[in-house]
Amino acid sequence: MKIATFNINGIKARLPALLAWLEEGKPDVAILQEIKSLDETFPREPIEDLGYSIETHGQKSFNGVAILSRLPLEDVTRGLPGDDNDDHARWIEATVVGKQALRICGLYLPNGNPAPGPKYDYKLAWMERLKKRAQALLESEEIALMAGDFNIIPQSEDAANPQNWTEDALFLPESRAAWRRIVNLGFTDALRATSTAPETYTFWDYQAGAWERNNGIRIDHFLLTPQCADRLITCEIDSHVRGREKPSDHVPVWVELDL
DNA sequence: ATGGTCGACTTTCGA
Repeated sequence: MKIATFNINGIKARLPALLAWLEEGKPDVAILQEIKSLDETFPREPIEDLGYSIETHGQKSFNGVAILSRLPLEDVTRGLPGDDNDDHARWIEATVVGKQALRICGLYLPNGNPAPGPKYDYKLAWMERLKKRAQALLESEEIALMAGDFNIIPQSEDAANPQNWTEDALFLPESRAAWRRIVNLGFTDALRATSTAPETYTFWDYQAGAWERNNGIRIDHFLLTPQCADRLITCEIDSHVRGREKPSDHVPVWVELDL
């Protein structure tokens, strides 16, 4: 089973690029971030025509996540538990019903800039809530994964120019420590577990020719429970998508699981 | 050395 995550940076602007990539990559499941769309204005038909069912958790203008699947989805839930006052659409879960059930959590973790400040406080508080959900996921002993735009550069090798990011919420020591506290509960970083490539970036800024200079960072991740990691075959990044017409600033990352 | 790009949706914010 092939499962992908892709921060599309606006479904309206990205629909042609998304359809082309779905037809080419044929993921069984695609987890999307930054749909920047209300549920009712999400362009369902052209995606459904490719054989996908769609579950969205959207809001006006910003954020928004979705799961596309060619296999049936069950038990869909929306919103990260732990704060009833949080109205950002950043979390969606569903169970993919194949030969074996796979629980999928799609997330768009807060950017957190500028740091310090209220946006950074929100990021760290959100990560504390994420850790609680992650712990529960492990305790369930399900075949499960969390994937999406984590807005975290885990280590220096995950940035072409780490010195550019030392003051940034994506790379501050406190951000990376919060990431490690989650991973160290018992998750496998799928890209790190399978890739030997030296430059494994998933985001290149639109500004200052970042793509042309390969000034990238790795911030889109797959975290697998042990039961899921036992099924991991490969994890790859579709970097070439960044060089196409009207690209997102992120590219798809995908795993192949023996399921 | 410095300024630079998108998307959504309005005059400006978020990334």
